[in-house]
Amino acid sequence: MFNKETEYALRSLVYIQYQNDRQLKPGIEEISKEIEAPQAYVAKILQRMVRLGFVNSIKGKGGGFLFDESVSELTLKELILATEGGTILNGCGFGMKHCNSDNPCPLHDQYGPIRDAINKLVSEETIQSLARKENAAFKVVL
Amino acid sequence: MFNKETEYALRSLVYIQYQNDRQLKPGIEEISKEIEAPQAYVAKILQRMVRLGFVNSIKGKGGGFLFDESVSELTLKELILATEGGTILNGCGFGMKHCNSDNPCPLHDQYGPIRDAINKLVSEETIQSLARKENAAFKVVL
DNA sequence: TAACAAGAAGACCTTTTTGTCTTTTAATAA
DNA sequence: TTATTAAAAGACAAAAAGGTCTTCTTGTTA
Repeated sequence: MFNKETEYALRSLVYIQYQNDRQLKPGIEEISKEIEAPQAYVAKILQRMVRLGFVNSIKGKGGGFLFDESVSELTLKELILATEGGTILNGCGFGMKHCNSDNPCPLHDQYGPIRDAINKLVSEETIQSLARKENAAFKVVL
Repeated sequence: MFNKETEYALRSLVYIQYQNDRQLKPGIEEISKEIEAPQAYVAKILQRMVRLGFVNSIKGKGGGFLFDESVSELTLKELILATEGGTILNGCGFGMKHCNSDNPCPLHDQYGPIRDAINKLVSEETIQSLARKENAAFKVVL
């Protein structure tokens, strides 16, 4: 569905928010272990998230990542647009550049509702709303 | 949505079927121009389609690609599974390996219906059904 | 202020995807 | 049977995605 960067960003940020809600600010080592992703890569991705202003970081002992509570919730759409652009949200299922309702591809009518549902999902859900769900800690139970 | 190989395969095969329905068997040069994709890459992809038994080819003068009418229609699902595997059709929206209804990820409930709709679409539609649609020739009107 | 902890930055590497190029094989027609 | 047409095959190359490693900076604590 999404690429790895988006997946890791999504899982990391939900994990950070989940811990923030418990008055904690997790570090890279903890985050990467919990979300089962490569530590150095997660570090790089979180750097980008900080530069984008999506989350804050504190250096030094006792440091870690945390959300600024005064900032509004981060929708999945904003995150996805930043990490992989809008092709999933706007692209034609057939891969045609010039596909639209006036000039539809053969899949246009059937794929439209699916794309709409995806857009609805990522517009409504936020990192914060996911962090409040039951399985937000997504501990793997084998 | 899909990767390039799947897109080009999809567009090529629909174009071939569309021309077959008009008693023609198009060649690589024609196909790649019509679907607006790199000729050598389309050639390679169609070779794979032939080896998979999805379509037939005839070499030499007057040659080209054609479907065997005695063979049943090719679903988009079969094509997608062959070109890029089942991650789009089965994967978790959150990218979790162990996501299922017993151990759902935070997106599980909302993403489920979307995945179901995608599966329904690619199971029901075939190269042939797309070739019969209005815009099957997908001429680009700018 | 020295030692340590933790994120920042960026160079570098690997793998996968996407694509090109050259040579070979097969079929047809003059 | 030779020239021509068109697909087959596979080596090669470029670009993007995914990932690692080292060094630097910043902050905390003894």
